[in-house]
Amino acid sequence: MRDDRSMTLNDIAKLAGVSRSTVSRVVNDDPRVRESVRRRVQETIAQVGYQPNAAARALASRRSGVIGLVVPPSFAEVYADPWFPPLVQSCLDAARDTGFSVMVLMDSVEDEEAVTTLISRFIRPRTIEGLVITNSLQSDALTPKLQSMGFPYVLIGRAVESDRNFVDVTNRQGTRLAMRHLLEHGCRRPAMINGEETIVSALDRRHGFEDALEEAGIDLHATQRTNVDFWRPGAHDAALDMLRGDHRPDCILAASDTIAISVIDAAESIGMSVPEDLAVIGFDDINAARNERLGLTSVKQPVDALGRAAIDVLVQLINGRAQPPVQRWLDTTLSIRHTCGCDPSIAPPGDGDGRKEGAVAPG
Amino acid sequence: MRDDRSMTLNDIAKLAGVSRSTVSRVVNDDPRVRESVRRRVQETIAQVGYQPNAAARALASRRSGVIGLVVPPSFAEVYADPWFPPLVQSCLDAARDTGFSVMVLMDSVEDEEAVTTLISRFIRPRTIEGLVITNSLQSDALTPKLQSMGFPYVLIGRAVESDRNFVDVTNRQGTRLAMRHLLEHGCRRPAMINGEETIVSALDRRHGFEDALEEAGIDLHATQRTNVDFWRPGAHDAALDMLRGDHRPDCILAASDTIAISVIDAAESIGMSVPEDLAVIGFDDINAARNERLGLTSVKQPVDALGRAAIDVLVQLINGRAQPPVQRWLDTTLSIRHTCGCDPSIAPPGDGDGRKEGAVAPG
DNA sequence: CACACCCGTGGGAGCGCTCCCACTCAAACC
DNA sequence: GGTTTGAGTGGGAGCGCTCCCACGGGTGTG
Repeated sequence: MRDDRSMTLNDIAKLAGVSRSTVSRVVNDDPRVRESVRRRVQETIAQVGYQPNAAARALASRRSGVIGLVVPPSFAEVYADPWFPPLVQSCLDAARDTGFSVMVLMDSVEDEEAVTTLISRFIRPRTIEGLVITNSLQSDALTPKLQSMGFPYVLIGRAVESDRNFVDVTNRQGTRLAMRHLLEHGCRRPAMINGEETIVSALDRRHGFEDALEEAGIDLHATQRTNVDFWRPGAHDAALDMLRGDHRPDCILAASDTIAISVIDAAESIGMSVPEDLAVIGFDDINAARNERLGLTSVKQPVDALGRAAIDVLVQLINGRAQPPVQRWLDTTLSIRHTCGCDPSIAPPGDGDGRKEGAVAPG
Repeated sequence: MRDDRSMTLNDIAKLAGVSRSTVSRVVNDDPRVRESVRRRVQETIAQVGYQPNAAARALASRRSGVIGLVVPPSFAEVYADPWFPPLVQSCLDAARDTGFSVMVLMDSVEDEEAVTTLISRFIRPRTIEGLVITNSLQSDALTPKLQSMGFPYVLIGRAVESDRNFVDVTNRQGTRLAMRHLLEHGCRRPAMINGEETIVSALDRRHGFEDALEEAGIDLHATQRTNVDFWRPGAHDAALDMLRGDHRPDCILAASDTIAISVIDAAESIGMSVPEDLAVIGFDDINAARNERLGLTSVKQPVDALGRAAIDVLVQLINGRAQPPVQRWLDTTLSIRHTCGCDPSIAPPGDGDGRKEGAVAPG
């Protein structure tokens, strides 16, 4: 064991010639302290390098200053999704800015037992004050419990139930705009490769696809649609199947950039060229999409804003400054590049704010 | 604000008709409790779903049960390294097994100010009991401070200083074996593409490369070596430069699988075939390496064991069951596949335990 | 001039645990 | 039969904070 005891509030109080309470006020920025006294105390604190004991503070104030971030159990696997790390990072940044620390909880939200463990390990001992849940599945066992406990939480990605707290991006609007854009390019035989529809955002993306087709009066039954994993291999084969089939599509809307890249790969492997023979639009607008050679047109999610919004909502919930359910939507936009058929040096044909990315060389 | 007050030790004591102390003993698995009493208390606890308050516990016991995991500041960027997520995951798993929770600290260890912040936010308030540091750079500003404070920490990846706690893999031995293997394949003009040598493991990998060459009596000055980022693009161009140069190498040892894949890409783009024209060995043995089509021979790191070892060492340090410096080495091995020139269906020519991977189809 | 009032300050009483010491009662010893 | 032992139990005294109430003295009011 290493030496334990360190400075306490009382020690500082004695050193500065004031009471414990006054030091506490200074530490907590309580205005009811004379300026001269405040300075004196602050100097003493700085001199000895005092920092209040977190446990004592948590015990007395009933606030731990820690929030939990639930990430899917197979951290490693999910991190294959290039969209995920920036999200986590923005949550960590935002939490830090609001004075909270973050505990990463690698837990399944589907498994009843894992959920129970999580609750009894972190929530009941009051280790954490709130929870950000990064994966909104339809089979979520955690959220209902939090809901009934009245525990502050926020989902990243909406839930199907209407009474949940969440922040989300307008997935449906995103694919709707993207598909409309493709149609305006003259596409006649649209197809979509979607992620697994156990994930709510995949559902929404499909609906946006369908919205656009309906608006254009296209028969949904004549279009092709298939589901693959968002990030894992599989899209390549799915795309090949489509492209070799009877109703070879002339454009494919992919539910993620990773899928889009596989699609382009597949198309080129059978001698098709993008966008001439096949227009492609992805989703997420990951870095790889911005690669000049690739020039993937993609629906952009405001990932950083999403993380910040989640923390913001959660903190409001924790502080009782907002009444649940709190639901916040962030807009998706279309990042136009080459693969949709646009020459990126000229204005996009769409109506939207599909703006050119800085990464694209100006014409 | 939500309702606060919940069950306490005292409440359980009253319900079970025993004293606070007895309940505490039951909760903490103290043997000095009669079996019948223990059962009664446990039942009461289970009934009301009691969990001890973490803050009170931490305050009284002077132990928070939390350790910090320092990851590089640009979480998102580093996660491009496919080797990193499994490492983090193994740390999280191992910590959970030992009853610790993990707080992810996204902080630079180079920046003096960031280090000060980290110390005053997490260490001095005693929020965390120990620190796992995942990136061992040569310009580390954190470790010296921890060292002089006597604060428990462990580096993943050795430090250049001899008195640090660390766990590491035998990088040098790994590249030495790999290079020797290439030489046994008849390579005459070896080259290496290394990571940035501000990272200690890159240094070690270079030394292993040199060791093998010296053992074989090959003049180091006649070999080519260059440095690129471990994970970011750049290796492609570096490889092209080498392969188009005057002394075109007949084998390249890459310091990461990501680099190795770029190298193979580059070679094939100028009409060379691997392994016939160019033998390649990578490092890390990431999933992509095991891809059958690619069949990348690679130096395998026991990533999972590495994370577990780190937590193990840290916990021993925290509990005073080990005296610093604690240093632990884990072996690297060679995973033989196609790109080194071996037919994976037959035994490798090397002396090592370069064993075939299960992923490789038996001949 | 007595009273109310507010600002700045001090100290008591917790927060819910752990740790230690004291106590009881029974079995084991001389 | 008195004493030692030890297992099992209870309760006091913290851990280092926050929160609340009380207090003193200066200013403002009737």
